This record gives sequence, structure tokens and C-alpha cells, in this order.
Amino acid sequence: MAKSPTVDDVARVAGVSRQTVSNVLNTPSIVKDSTRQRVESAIADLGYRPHAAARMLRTRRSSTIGIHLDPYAGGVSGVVLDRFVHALTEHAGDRGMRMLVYAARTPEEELARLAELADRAEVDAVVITGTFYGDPRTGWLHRRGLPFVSFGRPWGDDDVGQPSHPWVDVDGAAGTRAATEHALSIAGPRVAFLGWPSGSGTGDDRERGWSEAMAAARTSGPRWTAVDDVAVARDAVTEALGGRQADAVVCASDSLAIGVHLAAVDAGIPRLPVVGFDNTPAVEALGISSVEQLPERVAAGTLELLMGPTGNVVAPHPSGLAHVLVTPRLVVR
Amino acid sequence: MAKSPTVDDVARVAGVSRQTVSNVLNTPSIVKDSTRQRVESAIADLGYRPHAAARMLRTRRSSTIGIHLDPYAGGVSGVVLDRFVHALTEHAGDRGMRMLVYAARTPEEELARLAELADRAEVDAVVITGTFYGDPRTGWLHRRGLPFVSFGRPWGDDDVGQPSHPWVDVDGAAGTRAATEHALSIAGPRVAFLGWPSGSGTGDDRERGWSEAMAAARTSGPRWTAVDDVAVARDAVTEALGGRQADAVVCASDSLAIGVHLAAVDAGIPRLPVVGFDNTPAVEALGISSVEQLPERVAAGTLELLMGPTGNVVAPHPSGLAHVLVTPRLVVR
DNA sequence: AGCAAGAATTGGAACGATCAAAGTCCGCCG
DNA sequence: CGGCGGACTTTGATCGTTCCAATTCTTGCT
Repeated sequence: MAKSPTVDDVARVAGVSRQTVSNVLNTPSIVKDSTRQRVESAIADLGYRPHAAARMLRTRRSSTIGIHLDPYAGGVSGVVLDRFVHALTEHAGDRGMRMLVYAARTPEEELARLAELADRAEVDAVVITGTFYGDPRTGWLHRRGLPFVSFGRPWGDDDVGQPSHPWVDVDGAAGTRAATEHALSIAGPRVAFLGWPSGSGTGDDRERGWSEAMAAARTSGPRWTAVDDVAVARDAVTEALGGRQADAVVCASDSLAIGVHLAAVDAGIPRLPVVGFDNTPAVEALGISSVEQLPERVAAGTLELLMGPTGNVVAPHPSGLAHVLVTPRLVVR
Repeated sequence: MAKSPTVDDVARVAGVSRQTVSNVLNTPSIVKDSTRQRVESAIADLGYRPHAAARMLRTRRSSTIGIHLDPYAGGVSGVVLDRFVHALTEHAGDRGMRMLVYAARTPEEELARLAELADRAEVDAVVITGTFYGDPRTGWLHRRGLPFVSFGRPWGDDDVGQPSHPWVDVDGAAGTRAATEHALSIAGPRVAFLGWPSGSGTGDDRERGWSEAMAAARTSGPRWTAVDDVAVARDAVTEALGGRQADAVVCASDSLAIGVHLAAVDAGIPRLPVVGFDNTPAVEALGISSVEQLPERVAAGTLELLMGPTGNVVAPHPSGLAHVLVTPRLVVR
């Protein structure tokens, strides 16, 4: 394993100076064509690649974006975040960025990790997920001056008009609206909604889509509630389904949808239209319709906010776009 | 956002030299107690943290481990790898290491990424997943001198006795053996196995556990095959289940298990014992038993191979342990 | 007190890249 | 022929840390 070549080695081979090699790499336009070609072939011959640490040290840029990985909580819906991370990694790679993942079990620990990453200059920016009302991370990041984008809007503020920070999110209401319209079109008018106990921004947003679609269709249906667990959801709707109180059910998540599906099978109505949210492998396997969040689009939006439409460095002040709201897609099964 | 403090700042405040501050951080034992305390409080006062890039440059160590993120393929079982990555991130953090994720769509692209990460000295080691017979990555990494561990054994060689490289894996045969014994104990003697088309090391290993357990119990049952897809599996076993050809079914994956479960419901035997493999959220939701891979243990084993039992730097020659084989745990539902 | 050996600490150099500013080359005009 | 300007290239300094070798301080012993 020979020592890897440096700019000096390339310069010697090409018969130019260090800086010219650097220019070929970073500012090719100012180098004369003939010189540039000579340098490029020297680079190719030696298999030269700039040493990341040296460049980071000098430029004070790490070309790295940090993102938290939740402790794996189990449950059906954890998958969505993982898909987002995958997509982000691909897009970041295309823009010459790296993704660094870090673990934290609590918000406090996450702040500690963020502080460390920032102080040690390991990341140029971070992406935070699962924002909630009164989230301490956003203010901290803002004070710290570390560029960031959140996947999840800053609930409680004027998100769209005057957001406190750049964010990307999925339009939950649009998703459940489409789901509800679909249910109305293939089943009866009594489309129920099974949501989470109110208070979570995401859950309320998804419920809104259902109620708006129902109002627009001048009909109504029952609204049920359960925490995000298959068994709980199943129990919660068993009685109502036995009484044939709904023609279809739109749910705030795939876990809930699976619970409803199982209860429907028990109640002898296995064909009851049920729509979930997240389009996880579990509902795919069961043939249940769901709302697909399009994590790829979310990832693309995230990087656009951080780096501009085509940039390859983190913009000091995230671009004019203050937010990106992705319209999800209903997957009918 | 003030400029962050450097060793020199700390040295000035503590009234010592640069090098002494460095010693306090890296070789505390050689610094006199009183001096060390003075330096430590200066560090705390200033909130000093070493600049990662500068340290990397000097020490030629990045304290970073790279790992590939597959393009999200859909399907039930992708989750296992994600859980592994999560666990690895946690354990690595505890040992003062970072995890860098990279994307690649093909093995060739993965080699290109690995070359880049190695040449630019961005990682000290990598973890590769999903090894297969004739995998080009292992030889390349070996030649390149980049330390690595694979999740998945080097199929085809003498894995255990004289492995060509350090690896960690889950003992698939032990998992299906436990599953089969459980099935025999709660159902009849005709325990079937639904596996993948033979040829994949992992699949053959899992099948072996079933056949060994059946032989030990002096019984036998049908062996079926399907590619890893819920619908395909369902179709593959529908007829056999209709004919009541098995008392229980052990499967090579959760996708297959779900397919079998659905076919069993269709056939009017919803209580047919089915055991999957991977313990994904999908089978949890459906109440199907499964073999849990224990990704946390796999992650711990991976780092142990790379860094030694308690080390916090990548060992130049991965430790005496040449492999770790994790015994999975049967989760009965 | 004098001295040697070990412990503790220090200043200079280096890691490999980019920035900033100072050259060099060349043709062209007065 | 000298000088000017623009295009291109080179030189020296720097980022923040750790390595290396040299220096100073302690301690114990004669």
C-alpha cells in the first residue's frame, strides 16, 4: 500500500506548480487548455485524489451533512425515515456531499451530539427529522449558526408565510384528501377516519384532509382514535365495523390501517376499503392501499433548500425558497 | 458565532504549551495531575473541542467507518439492514467513531465509491453487507489494505476454520432449527419448509437448520420453493395447503411467511403455525412468529472485530477473533 | 552539595490542501 | 525599443493538530 500521491507529486509529473494543480481541480476555467490537459493526465496517471482532511482544514468546509438516526423503535412506520435517509444519501452523493449519521436516544443527547459535530467542524449542515411543537433543536441550531433543514414543519408558527427556518414536509392533508375521495368513489358515502389522539401536528393535518374531502362531498362519517399500534387499532374499531358503521376507512398511518384491515376480516368484511399512510412494505404485502410519501422528492427538496437548485456547497443563507411541501401519491391496491 | 478556540487558546489560558494541552487530551498519563486539572478546566471554560480535520490530517486517521446504504428496494426485509446500521451507529458513537454512509446502485459503483473514500482518507475502515459467492469487494479491499468486516460470511471458503477475512453473520441454521423444533412441539410432525431457489448461501443455510431438526426428530415434511415475494409465496403454497399437506411451515424469510399465512387464511386454516425469518414489523403486526436476527449483537460483533474488545481505534490487523456468529432468537407469537 | 536518571514540559516541523499576492510570459501599441 | 496590460503561473503563508527531539524540572543518592 504505497503512500498516496499529493498535489506536489502531480505538479512534479505535470511540470507545473502545486497551485496550478489545485486550480485545475477547483477553478479549471482560469487554466490554459494545454496546461489543464497535461495536469489532468498526470492526475489520472497517478490516480491522485485530494486528501479530504487537508482540504477541510484549509477551506473550513467538510462537505458533510449530518443526520440523526433514531433508535430503532420497531413498528411499521420507522421505514419512512430510513427511506428518506437512503434517498438523501444518493442525492447528496450526486452533489459531492457526504452524509454522516449519528445516534441519540433523547433530544438532549441529540443537542449534545449536534454541538460536538458543529464544534469539531465535522458537518457543514444538518437535517433534523420529527420536529414537534416547541422543539428545542431549531432555536439552538439557529443561535449556533449551523445551517439546517427540517423534515417536518415548525408546527405552531406561520409555517408557510413566515417560517422560522427552512423545512420540507409532506402534505398530509392532500394525502388523506385523495384517499378519502378515492374511498368515496369506490365505496359508500360513510368514509370513516381513524386517527391518533389529537395534539400531534402531523395527525391533525392528516385528519383535516379527510374532513375537508367529506365536507366537499356533503357527507360525513365517524371519526375514531387510537394510538399508533396495530392491536390497539384493531380493538378500537372492531365493534364499529361489526355494526357496519362505515363503508370505508381512511387512516393516519399504516399501523392503524393494518389494525382496521384485521378487524374487518374478523367482522366478515375482508373487502372493506382501507387506506393507510406511509406505504410501508407491510401494507404492500397485505394489498392495502396507502399514501406514498415520496421520500425521494423530500430528499431532493431538502438538498435544494440547503444548497440551492444546483449548488454543490452549502449556501450560507439557505435559498430563497423557504420551504418545500411535497404532495404525496395515493397507491391503490 | 465566534471563532472556535484552538489548542493555543487553551494553552494560553492554562499557562502551558500547546503540546501539553494535546497530551492532556491524548496521553493524560504523562501529565502531572495539577497541570492536567488546570488544562482541563481551561478546556471546559473555553468549550474547546479539537478540530476534526486538523487531527485527521496529522494523525492520518479519520475515526470514521463507511457503510453502504442499498438503494431502497422495497419489500419486507430491507428493514434488517437498516436496523443493523442503526445499531452500528450507536455502538460506533460509544467508541468515539463516526459512521459515514454512501450510496451505490451496483457492485461496480460500490467499488468506485470505496476507492474514493479510501483514496481521500475519509474512512479508516468499512463494513460491507450482503456478501455473495465470488464477491469482488472482499479481494479488492484486501489488496487495497483497507480494514473491513463483512456482515455475511465469505460463502464458499472455509468460513469458520480459515476465513479469508473477518466476518459477522447470523447463524441461519440455528434459527430455523429452533423454529422447526418449536413447530414440531406445538403442531404435528409434518413441518414444511418454504425456501428460496437454492444457490444462495443464506437460503441454503436456513434450509439446513430445518432438515437437521427434522432428521433429529425422525420425521419429514415437504420442501417448497418461491422467490422472495409475498404474492409468489402465496400462490406457491395455496394448493398444498388446501390439501392439508403440512402441519406447520417454517420459512426462509418474513415475506414468504406472510404469503403462507395469507394462503392459510384462504384455505380456512388461519391458525396454521407459520414461522418467518427477520422478525420485521410486518410479521409483528400480523402476529406471525419469526426468527429475530439481533442486529444489535451483530453490530457489536462487527466493531469488536474491527477495533478489538474495547479499543477506540481501528486495529491495523483485525483482532484474533476471525469471525462472530450470532445465534438468533425465536420470537413466538 | 553535586550529579545522574527519570519525569514533565516545550518549541519547531510536518500533515496536504487552498488563499493571497507576487511573479512571468506574451503580444501589441506608441 | 520600451512599456503596458491581461492571461497565466508560481511562491510563501496558513488552517489546527500531533510527532519528534530537545530542554527544563524533580527526585534520590552519594
